[in-house]
Amino acid sequence: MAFWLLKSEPDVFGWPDLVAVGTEPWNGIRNYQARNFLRQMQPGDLCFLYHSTTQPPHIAGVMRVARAAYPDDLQFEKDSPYFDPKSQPDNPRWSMVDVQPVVELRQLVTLDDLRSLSAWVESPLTRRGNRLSVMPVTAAEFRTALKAGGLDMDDLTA
DNA sequence: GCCAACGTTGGC
DNA sequence: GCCAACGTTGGC
Repeated sequence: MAFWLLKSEPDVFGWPDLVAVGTEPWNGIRNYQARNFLRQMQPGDLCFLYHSTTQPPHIAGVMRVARAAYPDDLQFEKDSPYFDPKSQPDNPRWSMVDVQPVVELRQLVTLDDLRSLSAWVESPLTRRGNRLSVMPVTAAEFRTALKAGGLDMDDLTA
């Protein structure tokens, strides 16, 4: 099983929205590096939901990958801001996965909190100027952030 | 294929 | 609201 972090602006889509819908297609990713990570995700992988552009930015909860990568339908919808006229239906350029909520963190884990964890010093998230919206998380990063959020791995299987 | 201009992300 | 970082676009 692998671990990931997905960014979202909570004004657009946040943890309460995920809980409300139950299953969410993680669409609209239009960056090749992020897309390639999406394509590596497998059902059962765990993802942090990171709220960006909030004060402070933070991890809100843990999600599970419910469906591996499949074509992002918005790339073919002309009225969508995510429409990509260069993408061919027989060879879709952009992918999405489905995610479901697992558990909300007991305490928010802020970006500053993460920077205080030695396991996170190598993460793209804590580096200046980082814009990657989908990124891998190591087992140590996952475990330490979960602990900072007041949970441990047993809370994810209960 | 280079690189300047431009647009976007996202912390501050 | 500012601006650093950085990916993308398009002229050449």
